[in-house]
Amino acid sequence: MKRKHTYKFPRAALTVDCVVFGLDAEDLKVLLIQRDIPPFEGRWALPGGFVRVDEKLEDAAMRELSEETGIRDVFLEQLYTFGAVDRDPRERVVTVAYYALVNLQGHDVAGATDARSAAWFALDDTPPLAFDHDQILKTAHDRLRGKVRYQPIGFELLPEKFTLRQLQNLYEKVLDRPLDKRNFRKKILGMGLLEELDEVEHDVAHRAARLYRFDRKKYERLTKQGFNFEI
Amino acid sequence: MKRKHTYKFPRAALTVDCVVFGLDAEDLKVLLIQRDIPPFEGRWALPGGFVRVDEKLEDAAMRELSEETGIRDVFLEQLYTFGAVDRDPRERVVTVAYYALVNLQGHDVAGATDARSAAWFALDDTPPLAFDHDQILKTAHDRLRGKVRYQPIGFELLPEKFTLRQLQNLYEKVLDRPLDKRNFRKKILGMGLLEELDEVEHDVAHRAARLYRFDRKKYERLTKQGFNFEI
DNA sequence: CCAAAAGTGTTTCACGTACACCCATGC
DNA sequence: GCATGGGTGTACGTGAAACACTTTTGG
Repeated sequence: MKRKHTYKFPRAALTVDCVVFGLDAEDLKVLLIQRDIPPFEGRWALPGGFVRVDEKLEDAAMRELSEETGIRDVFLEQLYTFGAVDRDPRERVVTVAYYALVNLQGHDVAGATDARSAAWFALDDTPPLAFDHDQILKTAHDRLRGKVRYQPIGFELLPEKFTLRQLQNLYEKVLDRPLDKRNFRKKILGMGLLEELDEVEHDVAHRAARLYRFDRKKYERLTKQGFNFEI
Repeated sequence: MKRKHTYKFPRAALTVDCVVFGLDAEDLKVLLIQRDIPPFEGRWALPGGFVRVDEKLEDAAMRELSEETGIRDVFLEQLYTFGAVDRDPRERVVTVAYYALVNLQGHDVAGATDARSAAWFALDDTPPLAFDHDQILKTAHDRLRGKVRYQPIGFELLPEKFTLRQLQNLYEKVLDRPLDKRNFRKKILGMGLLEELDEVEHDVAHRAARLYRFDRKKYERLTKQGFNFEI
């Protein structure tokens, strides 16, 4: 039996929730888990759970992500804190939402490594979610769309080595508009942040494209000198 | 004596803190209050306090702001949630930080209407703050500097009717760099978001400048059509 | 040899930037 | 009439946008 914990005033419970984005050849996707307990039993929801009292928020988000989906070592950033009084039917629960970007080429698209069923959904084809998770997902999508243009976070969605076509495809999917190939290449190469590798892609039924790698060190150096990334 | 509230697992306390920015003729300022109880008794801190269990986060921030500084009906937006385990020496406290923008021409610069001493400090001349409030203040300042360029939130720092010189001064203070007068006017007037009034400023020892008003309705209409504000 | 995607430059136009003088007003 | 800030236009350069063909490779 657990110890009891008593306070002078009632306290909200504190949780974290994670919006995990991934990109495959067709779509921008989000990772959802199916709830196996009430409330909203059987419904799809964002991975997440309670914050321990001796654990910082980001650690809690990482831990829940790892426990529920098997995902670890990914880009994770705080999104927003949702605190509507009735967002959880049981009691007052405030949730700190995070969003994560993972490389879908690496991880298995079919599902995650955990007991609960987890699956990737195209962003424009998600089922109705538990709690206020639809709202959280929309907030995360808006944030991603806004942020990808002026911070080099898009690379988190690609494997370490990627082609310019993959990179352009990423921006087209996230921004939801077509980009001009020549202008895109001119701009992105003009920034000098991509390392051109002596390597090409494999197993394609046409001319193989050259591979590049994002030079994070150089980006950080330039940023200190006032450089601003922008697509 | 209060009722006791008991939970199966220990819970963090939840607070809100507000970074209130104001602009006067000289500087960008922040509103601080002096703590009259431990911990950090006597130190300056951001206004803030505990979230009630039946109150949403933004309401809590508004309420604390009003109680501690007399300020109400201002622009208020969530900033970030700070959850380091030892940020409060007493126990685990997670705080949802907000930032507010107020028009200093209206409010009294000397202080606020409350019992506790409150005062405006120039941003580059703040005392060491309680808890992790220096970090929160820095985060808020960074957010303001970033956001003012592509969202028309700067107007919240000015009175309803303002001169173009005041507006330019605002951007120069927030962005911390000089702007060219003619280019600034060309750009801001070119957006067509300022309503030119048949009125000029008063009590100046030189030619009086024309007054303008920000046309929020028009901004919202244009935004829906894909317009992007940018300075 | 055909299908598929890789890779490559130039022109045009809009916008950002740099820059200096006359005007209106209060004292 | 003088001091103070208000108000105005143009020239130049940079960067965004539009646009089509040749090359390489696998099958």
